[in-house]
Amino acid sequence: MVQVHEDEVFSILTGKVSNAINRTFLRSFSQQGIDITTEQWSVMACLWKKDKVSQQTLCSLTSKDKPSMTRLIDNLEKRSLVMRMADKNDRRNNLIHLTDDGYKLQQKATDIVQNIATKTLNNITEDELNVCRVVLKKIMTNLQ
Amino acid sequence: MVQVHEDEVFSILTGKVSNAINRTFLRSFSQQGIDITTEQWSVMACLWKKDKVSQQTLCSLTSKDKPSMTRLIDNLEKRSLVMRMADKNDRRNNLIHLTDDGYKLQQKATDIVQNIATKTLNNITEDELNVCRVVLKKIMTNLQ
DNA sequence: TTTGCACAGTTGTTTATGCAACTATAAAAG
DNA sequence: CTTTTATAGTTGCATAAACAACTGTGCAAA
Repeated sequence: MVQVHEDEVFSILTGKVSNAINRTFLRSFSQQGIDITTEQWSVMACLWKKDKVSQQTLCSLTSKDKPSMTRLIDNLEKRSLVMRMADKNDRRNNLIHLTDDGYKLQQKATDIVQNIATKTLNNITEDELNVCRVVLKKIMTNLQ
Repeated sequence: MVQVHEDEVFSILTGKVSNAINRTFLRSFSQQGIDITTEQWSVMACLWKKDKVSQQTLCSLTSKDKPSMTRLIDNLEKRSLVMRMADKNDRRNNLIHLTDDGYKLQQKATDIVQNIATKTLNNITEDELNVCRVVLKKIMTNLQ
């Protein structure tokens, strides 16, 4: 039986760690003159791999619900990084297209995130990271 | 050099894991008829250890900023779980007192969280958990 | 004593989450 | 062919985070 109190694992639960990473993330992007949030980046990262996908697909990839995705896409559209296009074959779907600005952001954003990763994961061995990967996957499975 | 794409470790960054835990948390409490959020619980957990502390102290303990704490305490006061009391020795401080309802919540809340912990950490060994604890601490240090 | 700085807390704005309720389109069942 | 059901997306409401700008209180140096 795991004891919850004082447990660093439950820093995940309370969001302590991801909030800290979020702050770092926002500041780094802001310092580089890029007006984008962590959540928006996570959607863009999906689109850089493959765009012209539905909002629902992005929901699955990012584990977010539909209302969250609607508003994220709203904000990405405001920043002219993506465009909604109705799917001709099934007009229920919005296919999300990257704009030129959206494409252009990829390299710079990826570099910044890589730097954050390096800083964040300093002094952590590959073995330790692999254990974390396994544990995080198990947690997601346990909660799904 | 850690590769960011597809990396489960970066599920922390995108908040995927803590969002999933948050959803579970909210539902469990709601099912037990308790109207409290994960963040509110994290503050209450501090107060159950020691109350009559300042908001600033709670900020440090939970790694939240002052505006966040102001609103969390607002919401906890709405739910009659805590009360703000001016510190007689230094009237800048609000000492946060647990109410009777606040005290009474402890046992039930702790049981619920223990159940969530058990479910969340199913199939994860104590060794794996310990590695995670070390890694999470290192991450927090790297970001501080 | 007064000025200035430090610290605690609050408020406003933008972005994000969860959930429920809603619209619109498509597909299946009658 | 119409009704039902499923799916995609949107909107409203409460809560929360980050940041900047603000008020109020305490303290120390001038």
